[in-house]
Amino acid sequence: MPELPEVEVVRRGLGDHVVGRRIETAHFGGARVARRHLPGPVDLADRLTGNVVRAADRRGKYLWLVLEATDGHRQALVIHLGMSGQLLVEAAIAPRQAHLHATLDFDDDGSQLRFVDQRTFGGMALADLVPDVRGAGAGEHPWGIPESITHIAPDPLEVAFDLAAVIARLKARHTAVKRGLLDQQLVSGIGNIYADEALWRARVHGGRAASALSRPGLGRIVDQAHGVMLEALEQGGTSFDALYVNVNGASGYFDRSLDAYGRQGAPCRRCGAPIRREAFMNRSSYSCPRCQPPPRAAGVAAR
DNA sequence: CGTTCCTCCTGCTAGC
DNA sequence: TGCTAGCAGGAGGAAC
Repeated sequence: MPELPEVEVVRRGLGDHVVGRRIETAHFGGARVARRHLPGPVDLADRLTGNVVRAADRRGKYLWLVLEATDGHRQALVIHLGMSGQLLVEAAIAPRQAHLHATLDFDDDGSQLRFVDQRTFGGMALADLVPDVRGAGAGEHPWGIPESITHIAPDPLEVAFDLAAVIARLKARHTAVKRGLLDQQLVSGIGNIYADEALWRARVHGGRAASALSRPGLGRIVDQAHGVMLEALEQGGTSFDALYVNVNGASGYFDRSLDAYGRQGAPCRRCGAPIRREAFMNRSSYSCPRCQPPPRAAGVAAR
């Protein structure tokens, strides 16, 4: 489940159903799901046993469980859902899904945590927790940040989020503004859907050179990304099908509120012009041809 | 160094 | 009906 709102929905579900429980056994069905854990899936499962889940935390699209061993040592189980990953809380006797890659069982013999991922672009790994140098003092990540994701920038929902810094870095980019929005090392959490929605709200074509936009203009785009992700979160996230669900298997319904993404040919809700679809960065971009005029050198910055 | 491109997978849909 | 090309909410690492 890709972008920030959907991942946050999952994080909250983990907070409700997994935090406070002690892992009794873990199983990883294959090396691929644990490929970021270099010692391999068996080692990963062994190391999880006996840990208590203290918290479920998130930055951008990365999730992690703060694990505490009996000796008090804490580590993070970092989870990325990739394009099609799901975390589901289910009874251990529930039928096994076709792409079930990992299970965590707890010593209370209650529900089981499952990682299901059709494409296995997602995965899990253990990481040390290090102080969050960017957001220190905000009290947001009291146990720190996984060392393996220190390259990921704060997301717009974090107290540590520094809008002025993001604007400055965007301004310095020699690239299209949409590429900047999608760069998780610049601002995290935004993916293809919410980038298009933010650009539509800001009335900017994503192919425009970031450096050619004004600082206030860049700020408006990032603010719109923040706003649209917050609204989506209130509605449980965006889901077009059963692939994107919360830990209980339920879909969000922000897809009804999308203004640009996936609306090719449908009338712009502002001006009525048919929404256009363009190839961009080997994927699709949706925008209003009238509200979001492309840069004059059409094709240069856009492709 | 910064920026762009390719690749990892499976499944569904549109078009022949 | 059956096949295949194309596309899908991501991101790291190779290639320029």
